[in-house]
Amino acid sequence: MDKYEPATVERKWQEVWERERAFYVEDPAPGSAERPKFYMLEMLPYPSGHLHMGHVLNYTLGDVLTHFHRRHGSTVLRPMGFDSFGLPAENAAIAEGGHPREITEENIVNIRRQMRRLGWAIDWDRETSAHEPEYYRWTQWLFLKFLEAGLAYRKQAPVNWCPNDQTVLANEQVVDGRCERCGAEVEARNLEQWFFRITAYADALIDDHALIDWPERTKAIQRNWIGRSEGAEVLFKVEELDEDIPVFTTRPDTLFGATFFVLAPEHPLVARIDSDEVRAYARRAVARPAEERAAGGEKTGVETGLHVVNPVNGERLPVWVADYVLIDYGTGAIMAVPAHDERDREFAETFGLPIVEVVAGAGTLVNSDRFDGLEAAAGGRAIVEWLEEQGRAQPTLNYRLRDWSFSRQRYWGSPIPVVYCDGCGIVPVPEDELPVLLPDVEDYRPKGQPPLASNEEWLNVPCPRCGGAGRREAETMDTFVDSSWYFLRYCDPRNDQAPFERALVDYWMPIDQYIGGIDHATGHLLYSRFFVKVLNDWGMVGFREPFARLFHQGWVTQGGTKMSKSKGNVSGPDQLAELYGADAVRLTILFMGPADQAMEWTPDGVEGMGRFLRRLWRVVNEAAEAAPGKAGNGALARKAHETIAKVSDDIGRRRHYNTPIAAIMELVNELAPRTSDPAARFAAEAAVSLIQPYAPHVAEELWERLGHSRLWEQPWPEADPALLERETFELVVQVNGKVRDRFEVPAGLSEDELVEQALSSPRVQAQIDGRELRKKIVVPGKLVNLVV
RNA sequence: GCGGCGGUGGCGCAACCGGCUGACGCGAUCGACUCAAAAUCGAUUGCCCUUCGGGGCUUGUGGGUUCGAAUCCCACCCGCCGCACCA
Repeated sequence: MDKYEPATVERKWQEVWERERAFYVEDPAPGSAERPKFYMLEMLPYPSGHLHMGHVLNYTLGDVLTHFHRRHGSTVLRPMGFDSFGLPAENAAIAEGGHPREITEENIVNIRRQMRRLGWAIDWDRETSAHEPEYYRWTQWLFLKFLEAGLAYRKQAPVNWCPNDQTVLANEQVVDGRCERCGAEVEARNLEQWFFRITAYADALIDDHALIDWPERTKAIQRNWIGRSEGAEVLFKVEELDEDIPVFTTRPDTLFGATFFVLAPEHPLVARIDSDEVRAYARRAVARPAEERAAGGEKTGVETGLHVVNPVNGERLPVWVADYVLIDYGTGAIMAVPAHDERDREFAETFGLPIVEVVAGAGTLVNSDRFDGLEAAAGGRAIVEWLEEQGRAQPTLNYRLRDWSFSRQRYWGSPIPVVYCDGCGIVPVPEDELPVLLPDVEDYRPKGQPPLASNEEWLNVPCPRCGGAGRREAETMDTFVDSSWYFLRYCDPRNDQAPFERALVDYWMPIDQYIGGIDHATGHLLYSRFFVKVLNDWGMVGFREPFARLFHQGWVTQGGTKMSKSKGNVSGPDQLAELYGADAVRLTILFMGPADQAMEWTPDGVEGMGRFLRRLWRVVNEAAEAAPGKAGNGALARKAHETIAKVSDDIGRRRHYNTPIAAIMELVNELAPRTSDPAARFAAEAAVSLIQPYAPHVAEELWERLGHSRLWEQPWPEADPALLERETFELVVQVNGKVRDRFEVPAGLSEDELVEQALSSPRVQAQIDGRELRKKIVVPGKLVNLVV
């Protein structure tokens, strides 16, 4: 028998698959869907450097499912592409010199090579990258549709500003209130920004969770992020100005307990108060780093001298300005109820303000006039109803979710296709002039102005509407815009008339299984759902959710922290694949533990996996030499059938991807000393067939040696239910709940016969020790428990 | 503070619906092969006691339900993750 040489075997089969285009799929002719479709997708990689073991876990998981579903008869679409715009490429270019495009494309070439080396079953014909003009042309086109529909707009908003680097930073680039790169303290600045109106879909994003099979915790994170709270908006009149100020409250039941009133320092009313003390406080509070302000601690504030009237009882309440009230939640003003809100209480205690209890311990209203005695929730509804009749309140929903800021003052992203014109304002670039190509610039370092603004030739264009002097938008789109629709483009990747054809996306979508990190719960996974809902409302797609089923792979950590290029703690698969083979690496990462839990990467397991594959090689080769015997119904045949049942159930139903490997190992362990058993051939075929999604190269080679071909197209094996029935089983006998003996008995004995068998055991008799039997518990097929 | 996840041998973990705890692998120990080592093959491997028959203990802690609990319930401890002066 020849030696197992993974490098040779793997090269051989990778060439065969490529030559035969084994994993490329054609779009169906209309109405010819006799095979069900299955859209398998993992979150696309960011092409920074090399793949690390986190990627290997992600894509190997997807690969297992790709093979599993292919062999269950589905046409599996499993495309690949690159999230190739964005800051890391730009930062790498700044650090190493060179153009972000060159660095990105070099990285793509390298990652593609790594992916092929690992043998992942990918339809490379559909490869698409965000930075290709053929792709971002349609990102821009979609932006224009959003703009036209009023779902993209520009407004002043606070952003993170690094005074040292002279640039706006994304939230992800701010670590503990400091610039990730230079360490300078980040300031809040009010700048004009582009936004997507994702808040218009807040309810749909919560409600449609009912339509998708996602981990409960991911839905919880999204719900939490969207933060829908039910309450009421109540109008308080400012006595001195004779003006109504609305507040949002989730506790209208506590209205009678309001003892003061607080404005956020940014509240427009504050600027109109003629007091040096108030102005000074507001200025200080606004300048305070957001991080510090959010940290809480000692309450600060100043009294304004103004008063509001509580609409429920006409009481005059003093108006304060305090920075514990946030301008961007609710209305930026609150009624303060120190008896029933911890923060209000703290403030009241600091400044000696009165505290009035209005909800008694049992949850009924007190000190609340004619609402006394009502249960709190019902009382709140009654109070709002009563105020509503007087036009002083209405029930309201409030959200924590903010609109999505997507413009970046950076170079390496899709240009935003609009022109500013003094006469016409913001003018969209006409569709037939798309894409607005990303031009080269002298220096793409951020210097307070978006880098594109330095390219005068590109920047200055006539206004598309009036022909007068115009200026292009120099900001670029965040890369999350690109990744909000890439999965649609894979369905129709070469279309040059539209982003995609509806018939094609309606055929392939929604994605049947999506795999990616939970870190995208409030970003990519929310944005993509938003995009699809908008496209659905426009009739461009026939579905409301992009990802029907979602699985999060766990972090792969090294030294206790998540592997990532920016942390510098990465280990890649290349060297291990050379030493032990891609199959061993694939098996190792999936065998380390449950795929959805964090795992600390250590290469120790690869050696053991190499050992297992050599063992598999030897045992299957030996079994292949044996004349094809009849599988029969002996112990080995039964073990093979049990393994088929176990592996199929684990992958298909339980979404456990480590335990099938253990089950196949058990089968191989049983087969090893019995390669001349009549069932040896059958057991070997089962082991090879079952390991194929995990270790497709060695499986294919061994399958050929067993005298067959094209395992990747063979139907998934099925367990014979008759063989899963056992003729005998191991009876466990307990005395008073403790196991005292176990032995084989024939299946199908009656309960009395089982008790009889149990009592026949000398060990059991010794434990009973002549005492009287009080109770006999019989679990057929399993155990007898004798209580004495 | 709110929400979520987890705690089982020296280690990674398995035990699916309340029924044999520790499958599978790593590591370790012993043996075979070898001049020797590696590789490979075989055996042992939760802890304690043992007269070697066996006995006791064991799933973070304490309680409860049950014939029987890693699994269900209550309280608590520890670790990780998300959100957070959100009214």
